[in-house]
Amino acid sequence: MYGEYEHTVDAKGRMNFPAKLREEFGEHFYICKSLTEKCLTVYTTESWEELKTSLKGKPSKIALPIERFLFGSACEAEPDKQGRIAIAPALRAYANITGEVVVVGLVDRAEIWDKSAWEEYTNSTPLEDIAGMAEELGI
Amino acid sequence: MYGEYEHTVDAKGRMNFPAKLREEFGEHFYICKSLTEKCLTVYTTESWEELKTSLKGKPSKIALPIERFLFGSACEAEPDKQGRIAIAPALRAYANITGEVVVVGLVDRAEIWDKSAWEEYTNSTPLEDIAGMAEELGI
DNA sequence: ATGATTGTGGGGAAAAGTGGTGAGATAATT
DNA sequence: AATTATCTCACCACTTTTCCCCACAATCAT
Repeated sequence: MYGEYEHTVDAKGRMNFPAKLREEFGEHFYICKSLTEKCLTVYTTESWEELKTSLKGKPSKIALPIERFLFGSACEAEPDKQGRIAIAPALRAYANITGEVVVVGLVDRAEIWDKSAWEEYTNSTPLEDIAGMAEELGI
Repeated sequence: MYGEYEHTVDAKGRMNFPAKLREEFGEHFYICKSLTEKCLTVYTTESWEELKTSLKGKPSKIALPIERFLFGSACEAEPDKQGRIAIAPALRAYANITGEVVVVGLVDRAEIWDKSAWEEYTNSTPLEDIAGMAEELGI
């Protein structure tokens, strides 16, 4: 689903996963390091399976490093009764997640950013650049 | 649909969505940041789906920034019994929406502007420029 | 003028989010 | 092996926010 949601990670490493996104992601989903930015990617069960199958049968020279990176870091997330999930320390460290967090909904995926990293990203990506790319795609 | 409609955003972040436009947009539509100006774009369900499909399968280097910009900011709008919609804080912040708002109908889309931003835009866009562009298109 | 439709404000119920406490399990120390 | 300490997890309770409904004001059409 869509939208930008701010939450906090408490002392126990728990963070709320927004209710709007829980409707899409259900009671069981996967989190791992993002390949593109210092943030975390949240996969639905379906998109996770797609990811696995798209790596199957690929030459190990390419597939293995990706598998190590993605699967090696992955953790399963199951919201508790309050809608909170626990994020593995290694993942928190990768994305520099300390206190405040931004969850970004991207249709079939989501991203979890440290708030200051997200602000830095949005500020350092000029609107004109994005508009230009969109034009290339005919949007 | 067409036309320019003035409304106010109340203390709870709600604003009326004009009845004339509701006929076109129905009970369910999408709002996100505009790629071209500091305003918000309203998509019908159909144009929103088109947007999603036009991004599918594109290289992530181009698609991801756009997805983060558009989907990350998007919110679903469902008018209540009074015809009002809620606009997410991040969207209000982007378009500098505080009190008075102008909704501009653009056939299959609409735009939501802060009133003063809209006035500034219309004043800073000389008629001759628009007429020139129209001529280029043979209108 | 009168009724219907549209737009605005406010209050209350329900849900979402956050912090804290206690029980069970695991590990450690004697 | 038993007791203690620590850690993790699930549950509970409070606070805040969101959503939904009702009532009033304004505008439009007949």
